[in-house]
Amino acid sequence: MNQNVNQRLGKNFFIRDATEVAPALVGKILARNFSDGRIIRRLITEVEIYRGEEDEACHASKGMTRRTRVMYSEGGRIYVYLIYGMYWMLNFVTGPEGHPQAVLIRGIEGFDGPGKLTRALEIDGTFYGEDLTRSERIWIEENRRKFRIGKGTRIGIDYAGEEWRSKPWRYFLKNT
DNA sequence: GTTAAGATTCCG
DNA sequence: GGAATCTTAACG
Repeated sequence: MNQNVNQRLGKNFFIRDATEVAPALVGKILARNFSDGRIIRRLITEVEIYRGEEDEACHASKGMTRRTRVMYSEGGRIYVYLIYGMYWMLNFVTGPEGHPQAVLIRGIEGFDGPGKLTRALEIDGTFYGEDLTRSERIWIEENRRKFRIGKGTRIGIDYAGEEWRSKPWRYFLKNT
């Protein structure tokens, strides 16, 4: 059966471990419904995993704080934070409740860079904790098309130890 | 209360 | 290479 409407991804997609969710997110569609009614849909092109209190690159390595609290919730919520006083970073919480993990959205079609895409999508602190599976202003849609996906090390985390710096926890769309 | 540093981007 | 710009976390 052909259907023109893409299916919104639900809780079952996000409550899996970040190592499963991250590669699965690449090639999916990020939908944003602006306050004026415009809706834009863009392919997710690049993501990174931040997983557990052991991960020295993950904000949760400092334990549960006001900022990291949402990462401890059940997968499907949004974790956003401000970096360098000017860029909002968009993350999707994954995994079961009680285990802090999230996937950083580093790029979408047309906007390469985590700070650039949030500016384009008008994502800010008000999205902290938003439920991706229920929100009316942001959600993820299934994509029947399949893609070649590459992987590599995470960007901008030189402060973390070798074990964590070298994890192949960045995934991206390969040019076809 | 003070301070150093940051999952970035842009400019010179 | 360095600034912009401000929140967070660490220390006191």
